[in-house]
Amino acid sequence: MENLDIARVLETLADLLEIQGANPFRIRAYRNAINTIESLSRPIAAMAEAGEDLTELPAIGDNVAAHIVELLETGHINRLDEVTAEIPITLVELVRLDGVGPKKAKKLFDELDVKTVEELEVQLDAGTVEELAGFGKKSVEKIRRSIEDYRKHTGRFQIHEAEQLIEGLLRWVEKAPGVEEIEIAGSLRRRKETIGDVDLLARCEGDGTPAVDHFVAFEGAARVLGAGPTKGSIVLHSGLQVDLRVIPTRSFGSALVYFTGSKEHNVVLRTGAVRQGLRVNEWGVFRIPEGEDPEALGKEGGERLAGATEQEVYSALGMAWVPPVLRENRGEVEAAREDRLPTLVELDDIRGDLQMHSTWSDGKASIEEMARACTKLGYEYLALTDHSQAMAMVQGLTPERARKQWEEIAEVRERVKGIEIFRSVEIDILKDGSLDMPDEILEELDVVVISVHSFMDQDRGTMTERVLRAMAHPSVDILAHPTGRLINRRESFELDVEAVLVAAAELKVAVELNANPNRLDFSDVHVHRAKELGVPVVISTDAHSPAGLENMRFGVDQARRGWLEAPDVLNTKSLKDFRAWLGRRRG
DNA sequence: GCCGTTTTCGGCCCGACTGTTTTCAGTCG
Repeated sequence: MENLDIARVLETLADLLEIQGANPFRIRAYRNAINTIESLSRPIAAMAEAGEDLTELPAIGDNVAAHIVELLETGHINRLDEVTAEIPITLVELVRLDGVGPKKAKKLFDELDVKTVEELEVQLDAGTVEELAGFGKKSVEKIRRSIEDYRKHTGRFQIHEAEQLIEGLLRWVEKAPGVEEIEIAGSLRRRKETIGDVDLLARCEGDGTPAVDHFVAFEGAARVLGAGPTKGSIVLHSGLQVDLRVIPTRSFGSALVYFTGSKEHNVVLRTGAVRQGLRVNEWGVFRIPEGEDPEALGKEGGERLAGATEQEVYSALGMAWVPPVLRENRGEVEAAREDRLPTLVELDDIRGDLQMHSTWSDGKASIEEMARACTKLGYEYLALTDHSQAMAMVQGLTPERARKQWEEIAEVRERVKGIEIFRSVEIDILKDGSLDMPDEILEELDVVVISVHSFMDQDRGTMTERVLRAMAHPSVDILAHPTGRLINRRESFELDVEAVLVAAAELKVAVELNANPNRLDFSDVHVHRAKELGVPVVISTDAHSPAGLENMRFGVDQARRGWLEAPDVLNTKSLKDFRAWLGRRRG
């Protein structure tokens, strides 16, 4: 069972307990534990099996540890069974609706026996919901729209989609009256692979009403959810929600921290602040005088220590500025306090791209066009990785065609100077773990990239054996898009990632972080684990056109989220050093 | 339910907005 599976079960338990009206601090404790599990780079199942004490993990105590062990051993949690005997498990889907929280879900169940979204719809039509205390005409309308959205858009937006969807809006908001600066906050600033909604901050002195009014008048807004003096909220036609907050200069930094999140990061910042007699909110960092009641002082009461910039906010809290990509409560706060944050890899560090396709298989551009595009990006090298013959539908390379391609590569090398073009193939890992190319070709390739494209429904054991066998071939350099996931479209196939990484360390095989925003495979947590185990990570675009090469930045962002530094990333090496790495087995 | 530079018990982040309210509960981020 994967960490995310365990997290999901515990999340259901937390949601149900919350609906039951359990102690809110207990609920928070569960959610903190869930965050730990989701962020953990090692499989918790393996830790449990090795007899490690799970309560050593932050936010995991005796209770949750016992739940986890029980879940791993028996496949279910007794406590969850008890709860579902009292309230139906399907109530968790009601809580996912915008405007319906645990209290309202409980009320709907108690009063109207509503257990599912479908049953809620029936009651909405019957007019019974409107009659309930605490509900009214407006909340019924809001719930109706939420159900519509829920049906239309259950998932989150991918990062590149969100970027594109707000392009026009950004240009529009910049022209808002009184606005001096616009910043993107939220998960988009943290560069998460998927985005729930977009948070924008506008720096603006005085009354924010004109700015908000301008914002909600955007022609691309399908719906206006709210508009006040400091906040406006719209939904674009795509279903993407965008919030705008108007913030004065003196508070812009603290608001940026606050709205960038993550929520978990903010909670840790504030908890630490309280201990130092400080209060942190979106308006600044304040020292609360001895014996004073912060409530009575108001939101900007006490002595103002910081607020205008993020740097001064973190500094007032006694720590280094934390890059947004790290703000997930995965140890970054402690690292910032002790001044040992990583020096994260940057786009400029990248010296080459080690996966791309040409018209020899399913690419849209010639080898020469791809090579020239790479020189424009300032790269020192590239690997041309057209598919192998198992990918017949895209005219994958047979051994014969591979040799022919090498002739063309030789010609292009003559015409395009200043960049090394490595002969490579993205070789299919066949059903049984053998490679889709004979050894004599493998030996003549400069870079051997392997990946799974077929029989993705194999069970975990079979798939893991298959990948391990392929990696063990002595010619292999890089395992590409290791889990095969397509974000929002296809789950990862079953694979023991930990076993693959341990083997990669031993075999000196690199793993890919595929920079295509549809894949971003490995994930942030996986590449973090690779780093821990000393497995080199390659960030490749898998480009099928010159434009596709631009996706490198998404991969770098994901690598940064996984705490990678330039030395952890193989394609930050100079051509000379990368060549040396390719010869690693020969010494 | 978790945790400890004040604590093994008693705390646990903070504010805005909305809608249904007549002083506030619920939801959200």
